[in-house]
Amino acid sequence: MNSVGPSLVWFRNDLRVSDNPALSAAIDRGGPVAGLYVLELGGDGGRPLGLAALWKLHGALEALREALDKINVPLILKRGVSAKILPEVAGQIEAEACFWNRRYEPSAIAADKRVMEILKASKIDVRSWNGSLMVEPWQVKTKSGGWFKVFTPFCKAARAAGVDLSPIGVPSVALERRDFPGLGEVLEDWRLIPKSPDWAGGLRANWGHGEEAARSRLSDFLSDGFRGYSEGRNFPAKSNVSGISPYLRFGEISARQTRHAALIAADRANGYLDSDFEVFERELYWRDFSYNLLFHADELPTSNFQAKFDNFPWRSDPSDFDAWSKGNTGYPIVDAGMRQLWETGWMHNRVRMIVASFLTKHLMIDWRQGESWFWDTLIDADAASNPSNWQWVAGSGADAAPYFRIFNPISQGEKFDGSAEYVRRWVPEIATLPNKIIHAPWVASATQLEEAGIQLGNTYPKPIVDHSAARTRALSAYQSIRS
DNA sequence: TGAAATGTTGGGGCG
DNA sequence: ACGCCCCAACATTTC
Repeated sequence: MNSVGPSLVWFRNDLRVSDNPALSAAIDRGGPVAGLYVLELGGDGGRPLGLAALWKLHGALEALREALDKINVPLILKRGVSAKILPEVAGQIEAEACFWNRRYEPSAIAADKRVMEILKASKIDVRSWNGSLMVEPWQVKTKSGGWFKVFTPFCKAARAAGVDLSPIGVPSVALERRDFPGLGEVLEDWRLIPKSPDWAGGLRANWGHGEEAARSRLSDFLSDGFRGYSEGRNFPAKSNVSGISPYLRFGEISARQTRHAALIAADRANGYLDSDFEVFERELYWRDFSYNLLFHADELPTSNFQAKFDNFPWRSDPSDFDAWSKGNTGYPIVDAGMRQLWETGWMHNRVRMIVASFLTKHLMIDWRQGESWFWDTLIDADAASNPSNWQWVAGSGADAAPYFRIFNPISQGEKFDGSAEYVRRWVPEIATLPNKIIHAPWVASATQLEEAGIQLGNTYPKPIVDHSAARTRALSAYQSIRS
């Protein structure tokens, strides 16, 4: 009898069992299958993860281990440098094949390539798949063979690329189970979960882990918030956003699965949700677009995409940055967003744009500082989307919002949180102010403040900058770098 | 996936 | 009836 030897599946940003091409291919080989996750140290897999993301990772790995166990696949955990760990583990389990789903950050691509060469030298069958994006960067090209730097034509070309976007299903159960006791490390030893102090209470209260949690979040959105998504997604107090980004981050659900579920939901409504689907799908393509940028411009997380911003007179102001990050700017919509982020590890997209605009324009603080804060505090912090979207807001990015598009935090609040439900939820100390002035507490009369129990500068900050003066200052700074 | 300044239009009050 | 002013509503331009 000709028996099939073990396969190794290297998990990275694809911590799920369904729609996982690498895992399915390994199981379909026959023979025993082992999963491996490497917590990469030394930056060989790319950027070291932020604290909130590590919290998410812990939960996602626990859920993955459980899901894999049901299909007879053990999960091995290791810390170290992938180019060392992969050959080591492959040797220990006597793997004949090693499969994974691709990554797209240039540093991770380089790391994967090294691993691939080493394994292939040991006669191991190494193969990779697309488990993350709807279209991979090289699948979308301009007519002249270049890569897109503008979203709209990118999206159009991606949609027209004819890529099969249907998710593959759940894999079958591995016929032969083989465990490798003592080979891996213990997840708890990695200490990804904060103990003292335990700052993760708000995260736990808002987010689950694993494929089931992801699917349930998505189906809640599709049944309750999908209708009206294209407009309602701008209003942070409404439940018209999916909240699926934390699950997309480590691939607890795939973009293909997300799109597919939305497509089904839209069809069920007999076409009523066409535009909602279109806009929702567009957001998924923004994610692909960001990876397209990062793939081609590896400096994206650290360097201005537009070189002229290298001369921008950013201010260094630790005290302003501190007020921003802690939600103490005195602008309620900004403070609400920053507090939601701190408490839940997530922020509504409209508010992300407002707070990012405020940091880079009103405070004129370098987008990289804001990007780092988001990287550390967001549980959906994404290697491509985070820097790409920060550069978009700052005006330094590809296809960016023009720098002079400066959000007015007062009118944005009035327009998108008119009933102030969002601001009251996150800035309770001003909750009793009437809707008309709650987005600009400093215009309240002495009587109104007293009635609301507010002492500006004491119970709630005075605005740290004057909107109009800050706007003028930012515009003239922008003038100074125009060619 | 802005905001503010500036320009234009048209209705209504009024002498 | 007419010109004039005011101003809201809307459109355009500029940052």
